[in-house]
Amino acid sequence: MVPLDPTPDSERRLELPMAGQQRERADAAANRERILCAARQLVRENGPDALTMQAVACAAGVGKGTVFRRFGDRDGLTHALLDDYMREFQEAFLHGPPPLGPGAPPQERLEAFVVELVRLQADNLQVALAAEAAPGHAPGLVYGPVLLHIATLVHEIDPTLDERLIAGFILNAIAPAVLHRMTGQLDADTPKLQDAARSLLRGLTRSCAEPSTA
Amino acid sequence: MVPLDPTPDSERRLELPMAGQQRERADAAANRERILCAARQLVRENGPDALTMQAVACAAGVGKGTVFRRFGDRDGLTHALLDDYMREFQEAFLHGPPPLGPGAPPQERLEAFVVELVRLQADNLQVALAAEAAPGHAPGLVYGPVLLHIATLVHEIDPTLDERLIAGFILNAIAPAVLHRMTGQLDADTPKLQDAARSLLRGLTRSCAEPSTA
DNA sequence: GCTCTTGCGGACCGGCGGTCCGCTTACGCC
DNA sequence: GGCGTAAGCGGACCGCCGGTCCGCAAGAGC
Repeated sequence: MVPLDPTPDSERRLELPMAGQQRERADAAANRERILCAARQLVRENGPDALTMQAVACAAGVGKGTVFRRFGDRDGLTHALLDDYMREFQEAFLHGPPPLGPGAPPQERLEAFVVELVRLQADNLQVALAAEAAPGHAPGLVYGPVLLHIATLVHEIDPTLDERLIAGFILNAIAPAVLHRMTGQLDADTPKLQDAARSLLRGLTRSCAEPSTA
Repeated sequence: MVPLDPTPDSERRLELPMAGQQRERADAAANRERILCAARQLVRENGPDALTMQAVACAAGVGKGTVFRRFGDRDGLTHALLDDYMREFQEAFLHGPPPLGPGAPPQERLEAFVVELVRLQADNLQVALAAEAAPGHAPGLVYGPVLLHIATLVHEIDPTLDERLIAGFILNAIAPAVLHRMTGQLDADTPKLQDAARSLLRGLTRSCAEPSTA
């Protein structure tokens, strides 16, 4: 229906998750960016509860309807925020260098993975909390690949385990809300959190392939 | 006002957290019970989102204000619900027979504790989910003793660990939302969940005090 | 039975997520 | 460059929720 303009490939933005999605108007794209930026700043400075559609719209200098049209609903917005800082992490553990990426033994990969995820979530705590509060955050959207990756590594480490359940336990043990409580109420900083997560994993990673115990 | 006659004083409920709190009027106590019962049924049948103060009041046949006066706010109500099914569990792991109660080695106690907590939360999933969704559910109210207990056991098992962080990880690994996803999206039943939790703990419990590995 | 205190109920409030529709504006064509 | 059109925009609007408040009813003590 609309004349398909080949869109000079100089701007091959990574904005085509959907297949038949046609070009976004320039002002629309600009508004999307402004909204995302405003939302990020808002939640970073005032916590997840401040992530109100109204407040975001106001901070971005657009109307409320615009926010909803760009992101569908509140969950869509938080998901976009989450995606933003998770993307490079996904790239790293899927295709990056070891020990995070392929090439290292699964025990080391799992440990590197968890330690890095703790750091990532601790660094983006407020945004992570907001994303976690979204109701439909579990399924295949962002945590899907993460969960699958953990499960795969667990299976490589010990095929007798129910890797999907174990993966779920591990991922949720270091959920943003948990890290938040620990940094808030206890004197835990990121290295301590990482150490504790390592300790918890050690038993699992040691369950085979380590000849001697301390 | 209603034919509902609750047991007179044969049940000495432990309702004296405040010092100078004087007796509750009979109709007030009856309403408290009706509200609790209605809320429990509501959340069991329709999920945590159905736990609306309005809906609870309506289902209990009282006014909205009454619900608020009895329980303060939404968190107070969910907390009361949580308390209800956690009380006997607390009694069991604090003063009951081993391996849950005192008398068994800490490895066995921790395992028994986690396995039982998984069962308890799986059996009361909807209520547990509702309680978890309450914002201020973390601190010393109900999960405080639970957290402390886990931390104590962890410390006994391996004093070199940061027991508070490890305890937080363990408790949150088996959070209601996690169990909910696993029972919903995977084919996990309670025994499988318990087995998986056991597997995760095994590494920790084996970290000392076990001379030979299988 | 009288009084006083406690409890009750639902109208009310502010704010939220989400929808809708008339106006504006960028885009592609000529 | 001008124009028609469709995409985009904004904020009024809706229903619902948590929480408050105050006039009224009904137990409790005498």
